[in-house]
Amino acid sequence: MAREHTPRFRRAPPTVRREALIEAALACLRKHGPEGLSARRIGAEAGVSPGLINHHYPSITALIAAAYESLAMSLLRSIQQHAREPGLSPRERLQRFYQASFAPALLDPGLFNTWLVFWSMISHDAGMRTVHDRTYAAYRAALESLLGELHGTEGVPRFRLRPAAIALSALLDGLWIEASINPRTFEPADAVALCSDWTHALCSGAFPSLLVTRRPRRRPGRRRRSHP
Amino acid sequence: MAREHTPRFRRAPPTVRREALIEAALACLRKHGPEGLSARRIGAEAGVSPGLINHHYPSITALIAAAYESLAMSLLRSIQQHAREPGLSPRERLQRFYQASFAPALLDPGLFNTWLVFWSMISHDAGMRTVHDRTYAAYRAALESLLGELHGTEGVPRFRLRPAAIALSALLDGLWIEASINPRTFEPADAVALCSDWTHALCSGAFPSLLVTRRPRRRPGRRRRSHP
DNA sequence: TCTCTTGTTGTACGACTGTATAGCAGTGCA
DNA sequence: TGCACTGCTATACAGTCGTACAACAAGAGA
Repeated sequence: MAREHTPRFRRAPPTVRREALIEAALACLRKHGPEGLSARRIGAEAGVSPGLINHHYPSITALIAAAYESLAMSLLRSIQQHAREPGLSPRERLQRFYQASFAPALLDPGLFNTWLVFWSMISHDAGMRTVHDRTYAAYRAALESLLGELHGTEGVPRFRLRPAAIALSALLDGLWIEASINPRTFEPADAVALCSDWTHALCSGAFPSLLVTRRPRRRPGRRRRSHP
Repeated sequence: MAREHTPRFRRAPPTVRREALIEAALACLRKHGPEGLSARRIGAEAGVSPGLINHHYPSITALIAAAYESLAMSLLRSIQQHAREPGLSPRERLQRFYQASFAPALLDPGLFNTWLVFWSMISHDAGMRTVHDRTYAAYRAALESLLGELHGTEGVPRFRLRPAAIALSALLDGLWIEASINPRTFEPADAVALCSDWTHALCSGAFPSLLVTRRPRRRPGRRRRSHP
């Protein structure tokens, strides 16, 4: 009888394997939370020996940082996709952004636990901090872009984009967190309504500190900051 | 020579010791984050053997739950104290609440890391979940109380307290988190200004879904809920 | 078909974890 | 002063963890 030699493992090019390890790490964090942060568990999830992680990444932390960046960017792209639909007004686009932010997939408790692991590593690890700064900036930029479109709308006063995006992202984050911790506090639709209200208030000029004070036309010099 | 026998340990009544263990646990979480969640480390912080924790608490988790409740209530009381000052208008009281929420003591990164540990335990431990639900309800109740005072103010439209408090707590939480993770994103004063803006918009009736639709006077029966 | 590269495994290491348990010792009461 | 209660310590246990390293073997190129 011919001996069918089933290979004990399959080789993969580094790029592919690294991607697979990222996916396994995310699955582990989603399923087990902080307990999922383990070379052995991630290796088992990927169907691979624990030592392989240190072969492709300098440390477990580096793998988690890569997973953080991957997940954050992927989620942002996914949410943005819903808002990019053509033929929508700026306010409708924002509305779609809110709806996508509170879709069932985003309210998975496992996702929240994953995020908690990321956050808790930021203060100890420089790589995680870098990823946070980069992804948060990207998130804020996406919001600034959507909010910036409002400036073309009739009747909307000029407002400062950056603090507006900071406030909106805080509101979104805060609602997302409580909805993730305790889904019974309010419905996803309530969260969307509260965000819509925020948009309405912004367009009504009801946020005084965000309004741009019109500068006199005779002094075109740049004087954005009062201190030298 | 008289042998001065220095005692190897000091006895304490259970109540006192439990309180001391809670303080030690909080100090550990503040200093070491998730790594501080260790019987040996907490014991060392309290100047006590690790086994003593299991003598006074059924498990480490129970101690952490007690510490969670203690810290949450203590912080809430501390913030409320600033808002309770007599002779202030409802809006000024809210303003004080905001200022206290972004005071240096509240923006300590160690405090944020402590909170992350609490949050990450909620989904696995029933005791932690109970404490979260109770403390979050207390926090929301405090906000509802402050917001409720606005109803007596001239020119302020009636609004629904509960969703208003949910939105405000989300905004506060979101701003607190980003300020804790990266203090360079914005100044504490900016956060206070963004919250004040929110108050202004609320008082201006700029949050449509929060406004109470006036019911007809001829039907005074209680019909708060549409379902039996 | 053989060889070589290198992706991968398995194990070993030291350090850490929570908790159970046996016995020591501080301290109030008689 | 001495006893008794019990708060407390110290140790042991069976796990966990990340990483290093030597040896193995898959699979492509010759």
